[in-house]
Amino acid sequence: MTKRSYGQYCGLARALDVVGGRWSLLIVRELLVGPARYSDLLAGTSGIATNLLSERLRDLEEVGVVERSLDRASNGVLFSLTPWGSELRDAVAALVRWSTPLMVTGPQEDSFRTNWLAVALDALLHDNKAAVSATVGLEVQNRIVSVHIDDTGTHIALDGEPQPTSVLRAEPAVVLGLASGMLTVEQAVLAGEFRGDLDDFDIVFGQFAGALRTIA
Amino acid sequence: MTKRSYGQYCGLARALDVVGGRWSLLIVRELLVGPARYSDLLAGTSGIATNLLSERLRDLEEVGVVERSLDRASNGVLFSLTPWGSELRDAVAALVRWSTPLMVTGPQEDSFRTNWLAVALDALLHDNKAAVSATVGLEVQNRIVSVHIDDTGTHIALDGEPQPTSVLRAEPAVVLGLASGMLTVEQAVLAGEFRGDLDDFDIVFGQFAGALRTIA
DNA sequence: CCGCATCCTCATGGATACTG
DNA sequence: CAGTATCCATGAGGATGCGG
Repeated sequence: MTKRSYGQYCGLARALDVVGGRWSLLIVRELLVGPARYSDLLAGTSGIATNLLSERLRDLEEVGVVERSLDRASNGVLFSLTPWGSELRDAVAALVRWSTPLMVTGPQEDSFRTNWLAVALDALLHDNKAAVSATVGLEVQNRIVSVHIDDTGTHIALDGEPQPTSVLRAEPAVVLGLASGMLTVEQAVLAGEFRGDLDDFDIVFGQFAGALRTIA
Repeated sequence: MTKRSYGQYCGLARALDVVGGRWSLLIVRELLVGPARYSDLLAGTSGIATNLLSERLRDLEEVGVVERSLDRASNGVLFSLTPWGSELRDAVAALVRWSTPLMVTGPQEDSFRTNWLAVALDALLHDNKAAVSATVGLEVQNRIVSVHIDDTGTHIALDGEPQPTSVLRAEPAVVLGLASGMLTVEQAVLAGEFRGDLDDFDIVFGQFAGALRTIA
């Protein structure tokens, strides 16, 4: 019984047979941001052993979640998600949304990457819409995550062009608090360094604050 | 470093720290259908060792996903999801939806439980709505899963009262095919035993078939 | 360098027997 | 019924080696 399977005719069990192994979904998370090199994944998953990464990549490739291609630029191997693998975005987003209570508490010494913030912002904001569009930047660890909202939804980009003119530089926890509606724009701005136009932030993040700001 | 954690300040990683362990989400799946006894879980997760079940239950209770209460009826222990634990429904549903390609193929000798079908039907149908309401039954392994649709969404119940008058008795795979839109009502009825009013099934499952039946 | 393969140690999972 | 206790198998973690 190599390849340990739950042996259940159940969607959840079969999904976990494929992506339930340790590290698997974290690798998918990295690839959700975009194709990556082996070394990117090694750094991005922060803690995985080299043999496990290559083993997981081979397994994920075998089942059709990941595919590898040749990176003509660097003449190396590029890993990316297959179309079906990309559809894990919803499941990852659901888990990220569920985890918000775990993000306000917990250990402080955990490692952090801007990529992970981009995934979280996408999960928390993607369905938000606004009649008038806007783009703002969240600056964390000298990288800028840009958040664009319009009437189709909200879209996240890393170090995107053009640079947004309204930027909030803040701690990851503050950005998450803002995106999950636990912090108002005012509170978040007070907890970081802000430059630009506050109206842009209100358009993007004002969704939640309605109830909290009836005093204003 | 007991309690193996990913050590990442990332929602997905923290969620997996809590429910990413082997069997954990399958236990949650059982409890999503309703509170259960230890012996129910042992049977429902089909293959878990007793020590692992008790260990997982203790861990899940510790982090606030599961809670135990006293079952006054049987004078035993009842396990149920906390409110936060119940919110895993979306994540489980997303994984179930993602897994549909894995359900049409794969091993035939896998075990099967009606509970799992109820979870899958909920994941696949929950957001479907209909202006005119209807209730149908899917009979599998001598149990009936009733599916009720109205303008608020679709709701699943196991052996619910009253018994639906329109019932399709079929294999699990046929029911899943119907619910995922891969089979039309006509195809599913041909693959099982049907009694009642076909219109009810069209109301519940007719959502997908539009494109396929333009010939009719 | 990059993308692994190998080796070794130890934590975790799995099966079964047993108990309050 | 609801778990422990025990023992063995497997998988993860970490260091290092190695060919392209």
